[in-house]
Amino acid sequence: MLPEVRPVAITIYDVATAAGVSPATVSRVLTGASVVAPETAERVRAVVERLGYRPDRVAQALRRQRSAMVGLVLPATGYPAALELIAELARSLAATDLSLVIADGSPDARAESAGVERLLAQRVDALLLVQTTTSVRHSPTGVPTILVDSGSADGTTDAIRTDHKAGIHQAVRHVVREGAQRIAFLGEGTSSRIGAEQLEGFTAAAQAAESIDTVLRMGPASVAFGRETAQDLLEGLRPPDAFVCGSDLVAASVCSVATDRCRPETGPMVVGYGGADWTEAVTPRLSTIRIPAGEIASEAVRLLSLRLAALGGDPVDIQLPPSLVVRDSA
Amino acid sequence: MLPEVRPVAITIYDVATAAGVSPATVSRVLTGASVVAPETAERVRAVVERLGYRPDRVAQALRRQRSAMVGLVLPATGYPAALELIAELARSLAATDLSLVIADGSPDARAESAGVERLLAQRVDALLLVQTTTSVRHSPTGVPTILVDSGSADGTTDAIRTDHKAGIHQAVRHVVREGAQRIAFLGEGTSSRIGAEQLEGFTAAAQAAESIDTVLRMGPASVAFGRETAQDLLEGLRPPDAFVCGSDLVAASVCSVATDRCRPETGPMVVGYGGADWTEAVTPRLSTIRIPAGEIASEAVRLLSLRLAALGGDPVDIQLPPSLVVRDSA
DNA sequence: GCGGGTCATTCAAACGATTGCGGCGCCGGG
DNA sequence: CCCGGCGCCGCAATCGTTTGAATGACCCGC
Repeated sequence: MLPEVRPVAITIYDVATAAGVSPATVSRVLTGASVVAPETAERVRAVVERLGYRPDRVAQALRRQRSAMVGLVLPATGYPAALELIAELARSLAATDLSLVIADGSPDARAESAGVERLLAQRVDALLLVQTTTSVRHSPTGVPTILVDSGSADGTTDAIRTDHKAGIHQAVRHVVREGAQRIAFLGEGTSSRIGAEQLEGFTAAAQAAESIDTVLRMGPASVAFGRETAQDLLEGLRPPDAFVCGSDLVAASVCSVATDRCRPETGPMVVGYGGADWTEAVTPRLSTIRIPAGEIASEAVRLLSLRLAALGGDPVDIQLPPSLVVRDSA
Repeated sequence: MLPEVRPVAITIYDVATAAGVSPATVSRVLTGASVVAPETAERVRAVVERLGYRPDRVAQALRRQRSAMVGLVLPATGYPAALELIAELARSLAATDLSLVIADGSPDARAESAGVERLLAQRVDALLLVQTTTSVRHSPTGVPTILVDSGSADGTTDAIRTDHKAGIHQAVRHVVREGAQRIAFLGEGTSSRIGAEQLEGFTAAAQAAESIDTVLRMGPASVAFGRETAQDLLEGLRPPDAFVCGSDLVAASVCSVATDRCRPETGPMVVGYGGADWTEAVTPRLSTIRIPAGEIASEAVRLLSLRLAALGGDPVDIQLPPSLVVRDSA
């Protein structure tokens, strides 16, 4: 004989009548909003436990005007550290009893704003926009918004950014220090925000370094692009001796072509971007620029709780430095 | 001069008064629940448009007892195709006007059930449990639940599973066909559901193949485990000539050790598991068993809409076959 | 002319929680 | 003995929407 099925969830009223108090008192016990007599509180808590009562978040959300959800809009494919970011955010938010609602921002700006719209309709308490285009992030949302890796801050919105310029700068400095003479940069170009910043960083770094030769190639962050471009460049008259890439995937692709036609010792240097876990597993172990996804997430959550607590303060613009991970490929 | 700031969202009442009708009529126009006079409907729609009214999902969720959210619980790190699955789910669900709220199931069963609890409190309309332990998935949830890659179905709950047994079986068959004599399996063992199934598949395949020698090593899906185990085995008396691995990461790690000490032509075969995009980029291009994340997602959404529409039907158990991707490493 | 039947619309009661306000009981001081 | 004060609790309104029931206007046929 199965236990009685309760298709309808138990409400605060059930608890109240079972404990012989009013719903108001139950609410006060649970939220601690006001003082209740210790023995009453204990009785209520016992009933809550016995009945397995869980407050209905939806009803709570309607009454207090906050839903305990934060929305995340990101291009799932297209942001290097997407999974790590999601995982870390989910974990940290759970600790604050917040839930994470996600909307895919791929592939275009229309999808992004559709996602934002949906999340706003869901009445999320805050919005995290990763890697979004300018048009989206200038629309007023009415909720605290944090821009993650979405280009330079305009001073009106909180922003957390990885300093991609500095990241590429580090990569270039490193290969130069290691003796590179002719450096190729394989990036996404200005089609994505991250690509644009990387490009900026590369040109700046190239100018800073003296007597360095550079070649730029723009294309999607795909294996095909990496392979073809590397092949093309290596077959050229003056093949580069260092490849700085805008993504780990492209870097690996370059390596796969380069090791085919060069002896490892004298092969070109290759630096990736992102810091994916597999970069350490492959041969050669890929040097890369690591995006600090964990730090981004924890900063975001920290900032979020500030904004949700409505502690004022001017919009901040936090820059997190990516770090160079030197391994075998450079 | 900025436009008037409206910190408080406009409600159905605002629309109603502006259109000279009652809230009920506005609601009926928007939901199409009942017939309204065409000219009235048009008038209402115009006002909705003009005011930019968006129904409050929270209030809707409270009134109709459905939140238009589905919950996803997965071990973000630990499920090979996590990101692809999330992205695909988010996209498909958005098309049905559903939102995806996620909870991390890592690292243990406690975290899993905490996630389930939170999602249930949020009143999600359905639950997707990825890679969950038995204890969690047997707790009654009260909402339609779909088990994804969570072990064998018990016939009481919908399940969508990748046939990991068959996946490993394919891998073994392939390397045998290619002439392997002594096959090593590097998996997670019975600590995770996926590992257990893979192991099962391996032993079955090993028995099916004749005169094949096998060696089993269990450990975490980490670079260190892959490297150390491979090194150990290759230094042994009778090194395996094929490595079947439980994850792409381990496979790549094995390769990195193997290519160091073997000529590529005669080196051991290596097969990974997961089908990550980077497996194609590395050297050697990694042969792998691809988990059909896209298909899993679309099947899940299809099944979900069925269950949400309360069209009955017995619990189903969908098995999706993983596919062998033959590349250079095997 | 009037009852009956549509049809479009409104009324008001939910959904499940929170919270300002007021009431009740009790205690101590004048 | 009375009264002010305080601690604890309940009443009822409220959040924004949906929806069954009621209303009213209108037309038709007898």
